[in-house]
Amino acid sequence: MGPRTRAADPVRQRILATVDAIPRGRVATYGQVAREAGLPGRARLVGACLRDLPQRSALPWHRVVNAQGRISPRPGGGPAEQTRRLVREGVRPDVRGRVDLARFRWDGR
DNA sequence: CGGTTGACTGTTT
DNA sequence: TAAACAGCCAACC
Repeated sequence: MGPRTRAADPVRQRILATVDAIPRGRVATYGQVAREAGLPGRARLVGACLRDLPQRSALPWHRVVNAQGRISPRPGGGPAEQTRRLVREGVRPDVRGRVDLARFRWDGR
């Protein structure tokens, strides 16, 4: 494990801990998770952390959506699985593929 | 060291 | 409402 990796770990841990705090049936945006983790403006870093997670992770990675309420597109079956998991807990994207943030956004408290 | 990438976002067309 | 744009910055190459 190199020095750079070691330095980045606490940041990663804060991000993942924040994701882990999103309750069932709610969602948070990437930017929201970043701010909540004390890293304002680093939404893309949140995405990178989630990308590195194994899909079978115990973390509720599926509760993170983009600022438009959409499931961020990426290669592979991730988006479909994310939609499945959200629907299963009562968070259903509308016909345009958007989660109603006014209703489902986690208030962070 | 410099250039590119990207699970992003707010502003402007 | 949606697309384009600009700003962002760690991670990679």
